[in-house]
Amino acid sequence: MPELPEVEIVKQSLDKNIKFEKIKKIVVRNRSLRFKVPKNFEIILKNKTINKISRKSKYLILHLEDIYCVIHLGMSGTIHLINRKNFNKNTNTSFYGYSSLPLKHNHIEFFLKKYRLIYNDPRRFGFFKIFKKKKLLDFFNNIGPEPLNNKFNINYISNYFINKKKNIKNFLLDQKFVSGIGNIYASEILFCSKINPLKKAKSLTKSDIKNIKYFSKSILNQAIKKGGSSIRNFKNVQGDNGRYQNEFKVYQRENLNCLNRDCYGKVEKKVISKRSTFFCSRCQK
DNA sequence: AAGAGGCCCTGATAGC
DNA sequence: TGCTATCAGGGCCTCT
Repeated sequence: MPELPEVEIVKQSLDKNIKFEKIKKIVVRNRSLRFKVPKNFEIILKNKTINKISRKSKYLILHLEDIYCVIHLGMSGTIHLINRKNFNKNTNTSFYGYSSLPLKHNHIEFFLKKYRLIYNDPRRFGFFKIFKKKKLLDFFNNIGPEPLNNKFNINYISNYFINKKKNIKNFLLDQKFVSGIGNIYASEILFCSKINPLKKAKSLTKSDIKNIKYFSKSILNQAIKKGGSSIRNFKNVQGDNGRYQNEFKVYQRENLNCLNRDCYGKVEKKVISKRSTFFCSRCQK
């Protein structure tokens, strides 16, 4: 589910609702996430204040005084914020403004003053990791720039692609090259850039690279404005869907008409490195 | 070193 | 209705 825009939506709501709250109690119901949640997780976090919430590519970072809690939502992770007053009265309706707390897979729960923050993740590909400052910096030094950062510029991209035989679709998904794009936005970016997903990185022209840079930024920004994309189970912390899925030009539009004016082609679906890829072979060369 | 592929996991859906 | 197979938005690890 969650690519950069969806994680940004979560970050914004957390920032609005739980900044400066203290973690009073933590319950971990299932430690088997992508990485094992350590035994001392609860002890380390208890009584820490959430001084700041930030995001780096697809990672959420809770700034807790001297330590940092990095959260990745994997494929199916969602974070739910529930007003504790309402939770006690009624756990299961939209009546109090919260529509959809799942019944299963609520693995981690933070009890704050006003809210309960609940981490739900059916597939358990997500994780929670605790870092000290030094290790946090090391962790993020190992991933590429995010598309919205100025470091993701023409020079960076062209230099990176010299002699690279891998196709461009796989590079957009490669978090060491650029971090934050996932399978949905990769297809959308390549369609707008008019580049065939199978084109080798080293054979991209200057203008291809300009387009990749431009559309990576603009599509992600548009998606953020629309509250992210909800395909299967992305919800914001209030349990509402995003709206960018209505703007998809190719993703999940197999056999439908290409939306480019004057193109009478159909959107095709092809599995590239085990991931579905959607494109128009007439427009994308 | 770069690139390809396996694997972790559950749930929704399609086909029989 | 109920079984099985396939697929899903990620990324780490291993092997060549």
